[in-house]
Amino acid sequence: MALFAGTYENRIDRKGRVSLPADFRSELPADGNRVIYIYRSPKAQALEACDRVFMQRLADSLEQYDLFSDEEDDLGSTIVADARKVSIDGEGRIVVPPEFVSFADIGERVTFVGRGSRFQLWKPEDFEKHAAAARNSAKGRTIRLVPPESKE
Amino acid sequence: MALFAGTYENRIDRKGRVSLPADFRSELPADGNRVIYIYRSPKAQALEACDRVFMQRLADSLEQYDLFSDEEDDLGSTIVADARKVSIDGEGRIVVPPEFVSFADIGERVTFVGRGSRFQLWKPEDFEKHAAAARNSAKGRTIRLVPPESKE
DNA sequence: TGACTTACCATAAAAACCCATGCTATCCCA
DNA sequence: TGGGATAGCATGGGTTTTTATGGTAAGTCA
Repeated sequence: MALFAGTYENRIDRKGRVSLPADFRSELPADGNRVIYIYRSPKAQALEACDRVFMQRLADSLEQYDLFSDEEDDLGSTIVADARKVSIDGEGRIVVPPEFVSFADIGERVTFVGRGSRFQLWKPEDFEKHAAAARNSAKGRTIRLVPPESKE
Repeated sequence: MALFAGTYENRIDRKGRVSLPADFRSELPADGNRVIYIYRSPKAQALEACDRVFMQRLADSLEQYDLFSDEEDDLGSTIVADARKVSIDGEGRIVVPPEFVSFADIGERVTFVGRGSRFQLWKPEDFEKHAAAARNSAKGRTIRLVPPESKE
């Protein structure tokens, strides 16, 4: 499964293209399916992206909520409906939809932030602030590790 | 699974390369996946490193928290986002990102500290102090052993 | 035809790769 | 037991390959 980790800053050119960091690119299936899904974060002024597998999982996860319930409707409309399928060109670049760019207040530069099975796109200054705050409130937090996976 | 133990001190060359201690290297999968993840410790002024399996486990562990929750965000932004994928060259060396080097106040020499499924990188003098303090406060502590694993 | 994409090519900088060398701990054999 | 031979390891430097990023040509849809 894809594992996105690390942060990388890249430049958006005048045509709206950005290179996907090579380390993210190498996590995606090499054959054919060179496509990702981008959606606006419901939590922060940033964008999120993932591969097809995760989007499928997200959609499946919404089925925990009753069909036609408010939760299902809210989250489904906000994430799944919002998501755009974006293709990756021969040089490993994507074009971020203009309205998404302005939603995240992104200018010439984007910070790609690996978050495990998905990653985020931030305006660099915004992410710096966010990361500092997060690091601060992570201080003292501990992590209960899940048992090692036996799969794969 | 990888088992890193012991401490080793190595030299960083002018290109930023350090040899991974041979005993650590031999714990990594020989085929292909010759890569490790390095991140800044949320607890100490030191770096931590692990193999892909552990980073995946860490990312999986964060899924105990709901997607878009504060806990998931804080810890994800601090660890997974902070991590850098670092490749191991033919001679068993890695390049430690410069900003990480300065975070840990590392100069020409690094101390590698085995911590089981991960290991740490310290400025030698700092680790000495830390180790002394830890040894002192470990006095009297006990360990509840888990039952021997039956797998593999 | 014109606006807007999508595919293809070029290049500088950075990262990965390859080869070389001295040191050290281990082995081997008298 | 001693000392040379040997293999593994840390370290150094040069060269090739990737990557990010810019531009141009070819398609596409209204």
